[in-house]
Amino acid sequence: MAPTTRTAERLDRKTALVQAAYRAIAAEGFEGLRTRDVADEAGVNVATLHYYFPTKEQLIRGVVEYTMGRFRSTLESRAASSDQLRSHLHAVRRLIKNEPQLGIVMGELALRSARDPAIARIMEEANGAWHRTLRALLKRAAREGSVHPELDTDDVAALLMATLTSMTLPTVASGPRIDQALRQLERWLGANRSRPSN
Amino acid sequence: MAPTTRTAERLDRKTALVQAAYRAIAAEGFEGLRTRDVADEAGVNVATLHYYFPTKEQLIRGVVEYTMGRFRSTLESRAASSDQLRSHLHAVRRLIKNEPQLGIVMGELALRSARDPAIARIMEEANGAWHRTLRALLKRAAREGSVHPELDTDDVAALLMATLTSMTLPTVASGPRIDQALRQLERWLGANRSRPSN
DNA sequence: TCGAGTCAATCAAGTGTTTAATTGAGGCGC
DNA sequence: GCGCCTCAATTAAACACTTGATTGACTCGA
Repeated sequence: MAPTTRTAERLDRKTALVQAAYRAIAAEGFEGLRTRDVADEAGVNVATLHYYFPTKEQLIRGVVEYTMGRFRSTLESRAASSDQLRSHLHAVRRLIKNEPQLGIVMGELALRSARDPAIARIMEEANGAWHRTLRALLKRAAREGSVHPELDTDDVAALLMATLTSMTLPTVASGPRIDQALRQLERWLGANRSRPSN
Repeated sequence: MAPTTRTAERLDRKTALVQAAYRAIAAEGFEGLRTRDVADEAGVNVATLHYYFPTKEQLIRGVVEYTMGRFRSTLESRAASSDQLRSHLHAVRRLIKNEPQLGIVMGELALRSARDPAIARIMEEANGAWHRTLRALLKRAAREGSVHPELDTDDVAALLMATLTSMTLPTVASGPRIDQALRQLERWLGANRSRPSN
């Protein structure tokens, strides 16, 4: 149990620090991210933080991984529902609603990706995967008749991503507007019994 | 001419400082906003910056006004085009493409609005105005037959806003995805000759 | 004993803001 | 015009505090 305990503790410390940094970014943005505060919230000394993360930059990288992992795991948890596409949309909306921190941190990361190629790469990758997932869900829905079969899945997937992503911008997402947008999206998607142009 | 010159100079200095701060935020985010750098770029001493803007916070408020003004003026410049709705969509896309700084700064402001009620209020207001503008354009387009007359203008306007807003997130907006999303939006909007569900 | 883990104390480089002094244009009596 | 004053504008140099990172000693389980 000895090495296991050590390793477990080590992992705990690391993840505790990453989660503390994650919460700090959610609360104050990168602008307000302070190593001291993160260490305090994790209940350790600043030097201990630097023991696990030699630089602040590496701590941030840890937050990036943690954040994207959290997002990815939600995308991958496919409900066994009959209409996977809609359940996906609702899952993302629910995720951001229940855990606003995730939306905020992803927004911060998205903005930071403009000045940080490493973050940009990771987010491009995640977005690519998300786009492929959505496209697959759309194709399947088209096959099963729950959306119009002649939709351009690439374009619709991009539109879905854009709409869902806008939820990371607090002011835009606040109020009823996001729900309105999603409702309209579902209306258009569900136009399988009439004859939309395409 | 004396007081006028003074006032003009004063305004020039102030706007020079605000624009320098605006560029700094676009380049480095709020994270990298330094009063010294702003003063340097405006070609004045730090103390001069504080002469015009007693605190950094007030300088930021200046940037907020400047930024929203810039965005608003684009919204209001209505093309005399026959299809004002589409020209509006294209105008916004062109604006963000031609002046990426504006998109970035608005993204930064949107995120900051989560922790700054003053910014939140201003952006809520701007978003409200934008929503009303879009709704009016949609109604007019419906009347003139360039979009389906039974669209829920509130919901569609919200969807348009969400899609356009997502352009402020670099990683999402990069590549062809934004154009794909807009294309799909126009396809669905333009379904006026067939019979979409609504 | 040995070394991974932890911390109090410390450092150098910032960082927003202030202070004291300087400059130069405009007003005014003469 | 000329000396004198005022005052907005500007600056160099601090001031007080913050912040990422380091150091050296201490702990404690193996």
